[in-house]
Amino acid sequence: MSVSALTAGNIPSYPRRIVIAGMDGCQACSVCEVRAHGICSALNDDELAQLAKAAVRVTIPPGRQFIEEDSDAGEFFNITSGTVKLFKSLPDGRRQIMGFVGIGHFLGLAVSDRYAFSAEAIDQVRLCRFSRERLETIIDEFPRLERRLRNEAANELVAAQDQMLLLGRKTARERVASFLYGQMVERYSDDIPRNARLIFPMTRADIADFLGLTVETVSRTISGLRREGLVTTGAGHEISVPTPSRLQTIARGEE
Amino acid sequence: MSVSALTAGNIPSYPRRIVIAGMDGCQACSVCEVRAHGICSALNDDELAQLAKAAVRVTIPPGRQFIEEDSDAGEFFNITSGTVKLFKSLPDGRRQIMGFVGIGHFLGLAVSDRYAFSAEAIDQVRLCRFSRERLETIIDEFPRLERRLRNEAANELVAAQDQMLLLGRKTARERVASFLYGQMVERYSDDIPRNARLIFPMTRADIADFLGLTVETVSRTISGLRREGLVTTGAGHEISVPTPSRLQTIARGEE
DNA sequence: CGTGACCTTGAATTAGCTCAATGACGGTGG
DNA sequence: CCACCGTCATTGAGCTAATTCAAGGTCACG
Repeated sequence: MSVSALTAGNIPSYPRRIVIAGMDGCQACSVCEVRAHGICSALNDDELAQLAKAAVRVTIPPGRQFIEEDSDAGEFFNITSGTVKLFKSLPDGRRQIMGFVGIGHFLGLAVSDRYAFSAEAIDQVRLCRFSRERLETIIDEFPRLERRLRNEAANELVAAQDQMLLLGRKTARERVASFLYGQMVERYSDDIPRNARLIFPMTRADIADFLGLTVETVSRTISGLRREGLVTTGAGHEISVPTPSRLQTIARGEE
Repeated sequence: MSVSALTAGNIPSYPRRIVIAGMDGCQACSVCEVRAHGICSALNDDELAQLAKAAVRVTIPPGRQFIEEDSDAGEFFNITSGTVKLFKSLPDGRRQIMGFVGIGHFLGLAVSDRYAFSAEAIDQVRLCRFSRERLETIIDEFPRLERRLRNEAANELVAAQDQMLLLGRKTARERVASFLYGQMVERYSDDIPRNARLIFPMTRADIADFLGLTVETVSRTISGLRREGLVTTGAGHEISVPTPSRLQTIARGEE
């Protein structure tokens, strides 16, 4: 399935012409939820107006794959709401999730002329779609945008290297603790309160594919942490963490 | 151990003042082995002269660690010869090698204000050292350099994601095949000849730490490939591959 | 209230690890 | 020149963390 097929069609509830109309005069961008996040925050209002002309807003339903690994990388994306999983697959179906990305995330850095990963919406996702060609032109005009993208790429590289350490050398317990702690950092950033509460959009299978484990091992490991009083689980995908620092200690491989 | 201590001293055979003198007038850069590679190839001769003023050439003996994870990232590096291993460690000594990098590679992308990894010379390494501050100034002046760095970062991200798939989902056999095939691509780039011969600068322990395995498993796996006739091993760290395509098939997880 | 997707738990299996012994190689000093 | 030593690589034997296979349980939704 090609990306153009995915993005050009199959969005009956949000016809393209109306979306484009909505972007006129930069209204959509200047009042956008991610105005202060992501690449947009590197631009002033005038520059943003340029960017807006190249953007098309689309909505992706849960479970829909909208980037196929190895297909032509003709478009970049900027997520404005929802959560997306990025993954690679082996021919026999084994899957590795490279990351879960949400609001403000720019999609299309790990790209030559073909996408290096597939992308699928976990919950309902809204995003801005850019033609790669047009965006590159805009980038040429605004060096600040270029620098911003380099910074984004640097951050992603740091995250990728942390994940390599996790996948190559951490135990199941350390992996799950790392994941939970990482999600808390995303949610609360700087310092995480005691009894921090998280609600995950992703399934156990997704977590397993992110951590290089099986569903069963993830489930057993979380149960283990629960028995030790390190986490409490609630309805849906809710997990609370009484003492985040203990989780962090485990995540770091210090015990 | 701080980076400045490592880079400022301990290079008795190559005193700094002479090195700096050698860079005058861009001579050193314009005739440099990596002139056509890495970030330097993004610049014309005049621009390169600017860069040269900020560069200090240093030589690192085998086994010397010259970047310490989490120390202040005050300097960037550009490798002109030799091979460097980049790695992260856990408190108990478990180690994950993020990659082996050689000629033309720019070191310092996966960085916030502290290094995200440690770096150690495998064989004798020569590199250009830049003050981070000065290099950032130069980058501001030359947008082509900025774009080049983003491309470098994008390529590293793609490689990191391939490695995540390897570490999270591939078998030992697939990992070793991937490594050998990857080394062949580095050596021969496009199409790899039959009976391609490789000489590795790194030990089995390094390969193990790169692939998320133990030394013993790497050794046994290579022995297994030898018994199957997929590789032949020679003296030193030499390995030949009669049919690279078969190795590639295994690396991709297709059998 | 039936169905399907997801989660949990148990039992048995196994890929890769740990521990241990031996061998190959290269440098060093007598 | 060769005996010694340390580092690195290989191989074997047994172990274990995580997987596979299997069985229920929970929950949302039509």
